[in-house]
Amino acid sequence: MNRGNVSERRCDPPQVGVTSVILALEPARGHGRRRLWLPLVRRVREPFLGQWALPGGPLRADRSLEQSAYETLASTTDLRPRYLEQLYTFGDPVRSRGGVPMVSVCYWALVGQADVAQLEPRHNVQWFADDDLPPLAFDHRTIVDYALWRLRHRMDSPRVVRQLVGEPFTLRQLHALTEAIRGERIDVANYRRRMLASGLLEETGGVSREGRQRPAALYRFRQGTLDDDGTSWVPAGCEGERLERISAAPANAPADDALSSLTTALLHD
Amino acid sequence: MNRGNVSERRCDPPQVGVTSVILALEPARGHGRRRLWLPLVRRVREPFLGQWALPGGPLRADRSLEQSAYETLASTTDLRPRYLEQLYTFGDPVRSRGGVPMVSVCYWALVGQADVAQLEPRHNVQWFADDDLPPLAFDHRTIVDYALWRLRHRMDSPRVVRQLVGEPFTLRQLHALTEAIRGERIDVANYRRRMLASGLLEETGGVSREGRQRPAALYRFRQGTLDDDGTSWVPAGCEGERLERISAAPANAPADDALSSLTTALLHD
DNA sequence: GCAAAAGTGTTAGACGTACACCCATGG
DNA sequence: CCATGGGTGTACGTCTAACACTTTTGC
Repeated sequence: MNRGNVSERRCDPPQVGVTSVILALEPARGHGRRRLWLPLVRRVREPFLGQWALPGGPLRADRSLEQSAYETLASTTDLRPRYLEQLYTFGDPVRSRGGVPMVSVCYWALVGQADVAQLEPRHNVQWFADDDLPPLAFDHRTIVDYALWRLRHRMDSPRVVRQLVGEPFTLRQLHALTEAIRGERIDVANYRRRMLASGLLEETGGVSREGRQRPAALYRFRQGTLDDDGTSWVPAGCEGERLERISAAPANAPADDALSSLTTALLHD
Repeated sequence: MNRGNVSERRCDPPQVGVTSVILALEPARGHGRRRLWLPLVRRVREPFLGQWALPGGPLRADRSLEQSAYETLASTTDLRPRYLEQLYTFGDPVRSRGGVPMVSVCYWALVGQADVAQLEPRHNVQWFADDDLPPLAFDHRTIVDYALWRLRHRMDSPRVVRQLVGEPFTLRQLHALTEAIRGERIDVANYRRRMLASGLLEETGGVSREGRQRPAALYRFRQGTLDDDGTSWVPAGCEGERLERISAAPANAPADDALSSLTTALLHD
């Protein structure tokens, strides 16, 4: 395909792929602690035939990295996340043992509880809890570990929590989710006060009647409060897209023609 | 990167390159504020012939991304930084207008004042202050902006400051550097107390006699206090390399008291 | 009424900030 | 002896962890 070459395969120029880690909050079952969940796809070809792997695919030359990640995700898992962010790029030669060198640009996506609930069960796609993963193909376990590490250590919670919780929510749900992410106990009373004082939430007016105790007020995140707060960044040229993550960045180029189709696709969902 | 051949068709599979942003503290000149500095190389071929650009080159199939970044850096600028970290991967098709699609994995490097001072002036390489950059080739301005943004917003200072300051240092130097990074005034007295209380510094015993006032004590960072503290992360398989950043952070780092105290120590005021 | 969760109050300490102050030195 | 930066003291506001407490519901 690219320039007839007599050299070995491992000296070919590296191929580029896009891989995604999709995270969600495990649906509530009874009253146990809720964990983090992620979907894996079963491989249908060699190598690692039959093993579980992260959704991914090759990078198309006419697509941005983010577009490729989004499209690959949608086609393999039917998920259309509103939050997508570049994680890390893996390119060590040892990851493709003997094969063509492969550089994988990895993204992570966050989806809310509601979106997960609406999913049709799909052949060759299955969800696993973060502490109960099967053996993964390639170095995908490393990638998952990094996504979880980043979720817990480097990410600023409000933005992430917002994506994972799904609206509307009770303060207790938000609290449980934050505990799941942080992996530690958080005083409910103080958490409630902090969140309310932050000004990020607004009451929907509704109440949640579950169980036999006092109903809890429902909240949502206020529009715009998480935009342009300096915690996120997007390369110039991507501003046209309306994934939630995208905030401000050095604003210049408006939506490029090449991007407009995706732009509308993302907008109407 | 920058080996793109403009005559190729834009539907070829994307090429992969590695690009680096090298940051250092501008040498003291008189008593003005010190700024951040970075080296640029003048392009010797089309496109953007004669313009300034970031050092970079193609990814070799038998090298890891980090190795490639390091080697490219060393060969173009003679710098051998002890700190190298992946920044972001740029892959938008519009970045190579008309040329072959190019994916650039960007790294940043931090070098101490001493290392900069030892450099031989080199043809086609020149240092520029962060607030006085010339027009850059490709989208390299975006990359530099991101590096600076990340330096100021997302990076935990201690590790970064350590690389940039060079040892030994006076508390005032450390203070000046932190102000340069943060871009705002920081109370010297409180800064001093926080740094000393953090337990990350140790006195060398020496003093610095510059100017006509009381000599300042010299410090260095204590060994090990910044290792494996959960703030950094390295993909498995890279642990063998000897760059400073590389510690060994399999994703299960427990409590990091030393780190959090230091992070707050450096970040606030 | 009772259990369970929603929601409120209160306190003690940790920590950041501002700024006044003393100390050591070279000129 | 004084200008300059090195280095210390201190008082005050803010944030937060800890936990006791009241309220509202279903059964």
